[in-house]
Amino acid sequence: MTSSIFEVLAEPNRRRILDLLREREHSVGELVKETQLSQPGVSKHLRILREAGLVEVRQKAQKRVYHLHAEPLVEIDKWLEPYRRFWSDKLDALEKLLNEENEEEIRPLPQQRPLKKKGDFE
Amino acid sequence: MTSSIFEVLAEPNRRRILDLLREREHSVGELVKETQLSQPGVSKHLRILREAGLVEVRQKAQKRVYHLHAEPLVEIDKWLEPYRRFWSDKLDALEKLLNEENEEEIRPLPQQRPLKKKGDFE
DNA sequence: AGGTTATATAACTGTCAAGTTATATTGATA
DNA sequence: TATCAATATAACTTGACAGTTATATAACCT
Repeated sequence: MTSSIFEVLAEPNRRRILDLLREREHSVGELVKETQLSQPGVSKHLRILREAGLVEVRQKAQKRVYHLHAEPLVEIDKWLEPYRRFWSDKLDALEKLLNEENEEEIRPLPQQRPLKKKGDFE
Repeated sequence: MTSSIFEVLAEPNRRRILDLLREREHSVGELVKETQLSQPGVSKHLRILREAGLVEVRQKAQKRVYHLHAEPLVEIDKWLEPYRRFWSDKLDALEKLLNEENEEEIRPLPQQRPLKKKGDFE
């Protein structure tokens, strides 16, 4: 039901909506215009974003105005943290070296032939 | 076929595999032991991770040893970048203020009653 | 009250992803 | 060479999700 923040961000339209809300708040109707989606489609995504705590709503006359609440993105940032030290190529090389200290023989990886599929014959 | 980095990371088992590879390289068999998955299940995830450039393989006897290649995660970090300024509560409040300058009347949001569903009667 | 506007939800549909089992491929070894 | 060990792929099944249309809800306006 309520999905992980990673799953929420996996959907491109949702990232698009967040990007739009980063600039300024938008009503549902405005978001419909900015996306390729139907109105219910947008509302569905907004619900998921709301349940993830990434957006908040205000009512303004008949409209519902959504704005960004970026705080849950901190979780992504935290997950990323221990990976940061691997990013530089130089550090990569160092890692590699440390890993390979305990290794024996290393052979080049041969290209694997595709398996025989259903329709294949020879 | 090849999925976005966000989709790749949306799958919990794949994040788990990356976490394991962050500590040290692992053979497929080792990863099978560390996860709840069948061997083909692990291989399938490894293929997706490979196609995303997040892991690399070496052959060692019959084994295939996978190691982390974290570089593609930079894309996530970059995506996150423009959101960082929203994280602090203080900045949030400032944003809010700026947004609300152009607003008129603001009313509290009433709780919406659930719609009538198929099986409902009165 | 009745009509209009704006949005949320229900119900349905089709696609795809993730898991499985069975099998092919490849390297090592007896 | 026959067998074992390790892994990748094929084929299949299932469930979840994203999209749709139709409709309910709610606020505004006359």
